[in-house]
Amino acid sequence: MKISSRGRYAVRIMVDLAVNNTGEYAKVNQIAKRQDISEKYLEQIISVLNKAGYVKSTRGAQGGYKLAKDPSAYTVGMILRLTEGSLCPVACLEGDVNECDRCDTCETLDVWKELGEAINKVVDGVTIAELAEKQLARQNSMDCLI
Amino acid sequence: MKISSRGRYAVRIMVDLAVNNTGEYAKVNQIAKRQDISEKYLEQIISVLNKAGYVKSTRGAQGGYKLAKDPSAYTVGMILRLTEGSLCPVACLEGDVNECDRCDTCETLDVWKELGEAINKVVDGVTIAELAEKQLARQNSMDCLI
DNA sequence: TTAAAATCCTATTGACATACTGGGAATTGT
DNA sequence: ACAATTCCCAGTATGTCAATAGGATTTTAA
Repeated sequence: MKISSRGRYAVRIMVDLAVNNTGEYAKVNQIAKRQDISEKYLEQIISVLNKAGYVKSTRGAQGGYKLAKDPSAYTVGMILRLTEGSLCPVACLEGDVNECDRCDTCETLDVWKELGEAINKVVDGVTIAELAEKQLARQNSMDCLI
Repeated sequence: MKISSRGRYAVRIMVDLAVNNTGEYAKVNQIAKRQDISEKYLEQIISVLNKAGYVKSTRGAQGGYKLAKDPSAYTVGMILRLTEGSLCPVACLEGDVNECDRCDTCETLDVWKELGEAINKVVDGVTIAELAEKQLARQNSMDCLI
């Protein structure tokens, strides 16, 4: 029951792009430095975000990535489902078909269903915009101290 | 973000012991048959429950396992934490020490914290007794149809 | 006392996922 | 042309999961 690095990094990348949005395309090495993630690994993860259309890219010199939409259009749940796969805590609940033949009489299934709903509620209730704002607020308050 | 078979089986084993409690010790091969789990694998899992004191055992002929306490004393969360380890969705939140050095300025940490609390709330809010009752109720309603 | 029935304990295995690293090919701006 | 980029694919080390297997130990009962 852990969220993988891939998923966590993906969220951080999205927030990073939101926070450091200048209108320009951000380069992988910049994001990697800011987020302290290996360039090569970050490249793989952002490529998933790119294929899903969550970020857009341009190649070549002065290329890079930027968010495709407003940060408020992305929930943490969207990012996690993309990079982690389903957040459903058991396979039995996924898809239309029941995996195992015990499902009909499985009392524990109700718990997993409830758990899945609770998880979704949290991750779908937080947007990248909210996280970005929080970071900007902190950065500003830090500036005041100088 | 999946609950492992080990964890799911452990919960089912506890519920099975609650439902089929006759005062006698239940044997591994009986539980295995009822729950459709390999005897050998079940043995390993129930041994963890045993070492934690959730079930008690007697060895030798006529031996077996039974719940150590009333089914209402066990939550699904207890069983899962025992067999799966922490249900905390990220390592950063575990223990007293902060794992990574970004924790101080990590906005995403709040999301994981919220997520962890939501997960705990669900799994700690359901007892083995409740699941066992549910199954008994279903079994009784089935009997009426005969 | 012996045999059978159980739990207990530890080792091994195959499959799979994770978290990377590395080497180029393709594309684009200057 | 050339440098800066993204893009794409391959490989690798490590670990976990889900079992399977074999035998040691303990207890009851014939």
